[in-house]
Amino acid sequence: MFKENHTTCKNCSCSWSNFKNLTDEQLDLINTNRFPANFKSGEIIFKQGSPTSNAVFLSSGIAKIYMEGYDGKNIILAIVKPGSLIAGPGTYVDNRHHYSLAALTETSACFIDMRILKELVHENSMFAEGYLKDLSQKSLGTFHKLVSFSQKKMHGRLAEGLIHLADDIFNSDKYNCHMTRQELGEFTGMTKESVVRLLKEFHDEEIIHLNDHTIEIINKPKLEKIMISG
Amino acid sequence: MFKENHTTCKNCSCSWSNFKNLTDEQLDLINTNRFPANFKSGEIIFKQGSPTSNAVFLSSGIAKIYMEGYDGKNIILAIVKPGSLIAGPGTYVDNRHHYSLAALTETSACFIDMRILKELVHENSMFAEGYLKDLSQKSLGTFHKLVSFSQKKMHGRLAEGLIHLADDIFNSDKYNCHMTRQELGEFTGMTKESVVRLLKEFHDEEIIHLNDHTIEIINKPKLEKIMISG
DNA sequence: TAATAGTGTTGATATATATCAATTTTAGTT
DNA sequence: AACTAAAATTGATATATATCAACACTATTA
Repeated sequence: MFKENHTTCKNCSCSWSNFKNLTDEQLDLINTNRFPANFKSGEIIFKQGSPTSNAVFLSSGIAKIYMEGYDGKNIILAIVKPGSLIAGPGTYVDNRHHYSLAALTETSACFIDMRILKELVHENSMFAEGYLKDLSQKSLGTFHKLVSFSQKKMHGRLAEGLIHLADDIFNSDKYNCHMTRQELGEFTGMTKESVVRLLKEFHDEEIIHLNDHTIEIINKPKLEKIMISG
Repeated sequence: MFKENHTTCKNCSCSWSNFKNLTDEQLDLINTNRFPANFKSGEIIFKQGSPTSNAVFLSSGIAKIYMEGYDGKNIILAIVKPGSLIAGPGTYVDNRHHYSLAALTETSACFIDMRILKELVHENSMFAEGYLKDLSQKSLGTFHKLVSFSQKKMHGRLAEGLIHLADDIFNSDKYNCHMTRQELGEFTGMTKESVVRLLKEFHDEEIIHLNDHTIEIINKPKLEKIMISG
């Protein structure tokens, strides 16, 4: 089912902040070399191990970036929202994706030839700097996650995850996270059973409201306290 | 005790691979704007939270990059060897270091004004690309660590750490790691007591030889097996 | 409509690992 | 050489969290 999502990159309301550093011609170059595609919930957009021939620009929907770990266990590195350009760091290392990207909702994305982006990095130093900025930002996010995973207990990690989704992804204290308990576990570093038990605990203590995949934070100060101390 | 380590960057035998992308004048610019300094084992080179006014080039010695986590618990992100440029990702985000750097042995380093490096990123697109490459590589390392920390058990993590030190840092199966048990724990995500017990276990099973801070891997296939399965 | 597979839930149990406390060893300092 | 402080070691115990197993609930498909 092919669906045209927007005619040009220029009009795309949710364009990557770094695209602002491009000239009109440069943006045009991307515009003529992009391949839009639509994905249904659950579909894989690109797969760990595959060549990084294209970067993916997410124009609508929510997706998960995840690594396939040992014996089938995944770890969700990040949830991405529209306006993100996902160009795996493997691009500049071994031309392989080191993580997979999959849609959590109906999603529309554009594939952009990585060679074009690399060319633009060479031609436009502001764009290169923006790219560095983007990569740095993501890098810091991973550091944070590493500390959180290795030093916080489940309660703290779940609280942190829920707050992060509210503040940085959905911009609301009530949101449909579009993740199964299993995925919430992969996101916060615990088993699905533990997610169920903790969510129930938070619910019983009136910190959150639960309705299937919809989470509403009703006592944020308390949740923040758990995030910090736990 | 000031000690002159080498007269110019050009002659510095262990220069950062990305410096090769600079012209002679550009390298000169760095050369005239660097501040060499020497550190004793244990001394902090820069501190988490401080401004990223300078990047640090490690010209000799071994150092640790570590994050200060919750209630005084650290996590060692990486061990760095001569030839590395350490410019925290905070440089392009909030101008703050998000981790600390401390010497594990006598160390000589050069401080390089970050403004110069940023300028060079603008002037020289090959340098910018090299910078992106470096950052990407480090990013992948962190991803790997995240998976390892969240999915492997202690045995596997310790085995992985020991092999990484042998293969990527010291280039020998026998090395002085210059880390206390506490630090080895911060490096592999466990307590110092666990490090002691596991090292003894590996020793008893004749996988490694131990002599204070010197570790010799004597049964690498077995250690690799533990790294993969554990 | 039945059937199957995925998801959520609950409770019982196992286990990896941290914590605590005590002791020994090592290294650095007066 | 004596003294201190830090590091290493060891054993006993606590605890967080995973694992396992059973069952309920959707939701899709045959």
